[in-house]
Amino acid sequence: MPELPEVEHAARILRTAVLGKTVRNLRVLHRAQRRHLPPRAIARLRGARITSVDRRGKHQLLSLSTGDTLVVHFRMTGDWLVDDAAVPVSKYVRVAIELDDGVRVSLVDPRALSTVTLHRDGSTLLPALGPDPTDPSLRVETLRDALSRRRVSIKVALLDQRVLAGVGNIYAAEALWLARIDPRAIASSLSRARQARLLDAIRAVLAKAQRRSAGRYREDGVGRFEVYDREGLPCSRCGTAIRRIVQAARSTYYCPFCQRR
DNA sequence: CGTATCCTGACC
DNA sequence: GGTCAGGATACG
Repeated sequence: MPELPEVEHAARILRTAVLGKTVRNLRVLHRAQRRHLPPRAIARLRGARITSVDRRGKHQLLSLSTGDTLVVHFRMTGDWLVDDAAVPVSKYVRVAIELDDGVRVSLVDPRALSTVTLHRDGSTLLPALGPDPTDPSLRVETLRDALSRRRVSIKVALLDQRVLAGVGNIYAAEALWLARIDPRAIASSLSRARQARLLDAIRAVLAKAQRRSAGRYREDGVGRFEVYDREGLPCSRCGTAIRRIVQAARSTYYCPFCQRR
């Protein structure tokens, strides 16, 4: 499940593959994608030069010489595949972007829930997003403000992209474990100390994932996560069995002993 | 606030 | 052959 670190990594790969090049063609290979990218949009894309690639939250933004912006969201299972436009497209390719130098960047997505949308110059690009937790100028007061207005559980609040942009189900659970906060605690009732600990934990968890994405992390065989997808397995801090609950129709994993309300 | 929807591979 | 997962959005 691509969250902020994986999307950041994907955006770097994309940038390397497409920056400064011109779109020769964009092929839509899945019915669901046609809804977002009608023939009119594809016509607007042809011949456009890609002037920059940026990430905001889990969104990837390709700025085009036409003034339009192509916005990509991987949802659950999206990823980029960079290959040669001359060879047949791989399995699960939903959208293929062919560049003027023969390179092809394909959106691979088995579940086909990814979205690719073209926004005309000046139109609203993205839904309301909170700050990126990786932004060094983000201060804990901003997080405090966002949480103070939410009476949902802290886990559900962290998944709300209007609170922080880019945090998903896995790293929300991992950060709450690191900060020793019960995922069922009400967001607005977190103490200041816990708010600060939580922001630190989110940043630490995302930074570790980013290092892993970049391949600068040596797998130690202990497993990728402390709590996520570890129901029944012992907590690495206290040995208590990790528990799984459902919040807002999503799995939450946590240690019932060392994560307190 | 909770719940259905999109999609399809994985799993029973 | 039925159920489930899950990010974001729409809806009740």
